[in-house]
Amino acid sequence: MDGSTAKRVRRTKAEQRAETLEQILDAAELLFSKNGLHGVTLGDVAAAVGVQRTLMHYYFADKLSLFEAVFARRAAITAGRRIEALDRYAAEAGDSPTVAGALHAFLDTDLDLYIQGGELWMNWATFCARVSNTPEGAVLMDEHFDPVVLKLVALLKKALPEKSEAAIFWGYNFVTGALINVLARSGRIDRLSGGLCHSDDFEAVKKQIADFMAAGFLALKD
Amino acid sequence: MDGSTAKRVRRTKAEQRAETLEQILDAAELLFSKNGLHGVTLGDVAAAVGVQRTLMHYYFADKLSLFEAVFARRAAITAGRRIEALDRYAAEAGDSPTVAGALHAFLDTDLDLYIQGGELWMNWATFCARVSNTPEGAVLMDEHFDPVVLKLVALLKKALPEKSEAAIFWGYNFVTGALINVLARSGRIDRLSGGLCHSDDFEAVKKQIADFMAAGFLALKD
DNA sequence: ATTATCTATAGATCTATAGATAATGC
DNA sequence: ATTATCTATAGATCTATAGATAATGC
Repeated sequence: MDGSTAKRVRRTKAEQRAETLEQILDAAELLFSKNGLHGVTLGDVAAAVGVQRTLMHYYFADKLSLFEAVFARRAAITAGRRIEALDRYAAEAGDSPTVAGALHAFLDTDLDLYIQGGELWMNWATFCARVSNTPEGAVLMDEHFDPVVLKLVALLKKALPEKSEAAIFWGYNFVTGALINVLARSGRIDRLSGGLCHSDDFEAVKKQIADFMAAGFLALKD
Repeated sequence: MDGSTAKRVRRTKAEQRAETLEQILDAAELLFSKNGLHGVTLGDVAAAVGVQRTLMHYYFADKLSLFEAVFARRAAITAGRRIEALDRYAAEAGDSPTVAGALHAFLDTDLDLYIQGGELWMNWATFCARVSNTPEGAVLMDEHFDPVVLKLVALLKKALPEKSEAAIFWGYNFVTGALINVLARSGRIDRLSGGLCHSDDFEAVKKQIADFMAAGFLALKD
């Protein structure tokens, strides 16, 4: 019940399994977020965890399965939160939703999760951003986030009945690009701004992004 | 002087060298744009060109050198065009540049090049977008495009004297994210919109993006 | 006489599997 | 008695180099 000095006070096998699995996923998440699927080997992940590389195959059939597991572990949580936030806003706004209201629900809910979730959630966000435009990542984005996006687009259409559907989808494409670029945390904005902005400062982003994009939508042609 | 049927009417060695080099760069550009640095082997590139894989090492020291050469081949051209366009607009606008004017010079000049440049230029744009948030790509982005971005930001500051410098850099971060996402041509917008939008339709993007972003800048806090 | 391309191959690395060992579980 | 981890290893692939061959260049 204390285990103060003991380095390896292991509990049940189920616990040990869960613990190792989590360590593998955490390590893979960080490595994939920096170097992508092909830039990481199973040996890299094993070394980061401190186990034999062959243990990777005990838990995952192959590298792509590990990659998909990293994505799936947190995707449902953020997708669910955003669906909820959009539904809540839709109910609240009734017949007259605004673009800004819909975007705050869509964007701020996501950023809040990373702000509050700590380093591991930030790593996952960066992993998502990093792989979103790869063949393997695009499939996962479609699979996990299409319902969220379509719910947002439905609200935007209601808020902007005079704009064409295509124009609204292009606007969404700009929004998601901006968000992905934020989540990617490449460090470019830090260098360009001479230290005025920090890639990790999602609070500063949250302060601006939804209203910035909302103004853009109102300026769409069509 | 005719060489109608001959499959290999080779000219001087300099010509042959230039021709092979170009084929290698074209093939690498397309492959890297889809799979990134680590997702492509020198054998893949050689196979696409139809030569022995060892020929890659005759022309390039290693894979990273090839990668950098693909980036550099076209980077100076688009950077130069955009610098020119921004300088021209700055001269024309004098003391009162507008955000929209600066963004049209920055964004439309780039999109025009890909629209007019054909498939190979489109591939390069997608390559840039694909690798912009990788460790290897970020270095190249900084190296080749910082002067262009800083020129844009200088114009934006002049157009928006009441906004903080940090706010303007965040706005730029949203703009570049949207542009990168467009250039990446992941096909996601095609699927989401049920075919209303096409990833390759840069004309449609050009019609919207600069004014969309300009409206966003005017809505920035600070 | 020089240069573009190919053949042959060494050495490193990576994925994946089979089977052994060392823990926990009744 | 089952399960987590490790050892050993096969097979595939990849980078990189040395040296041979086949073109162009004076």
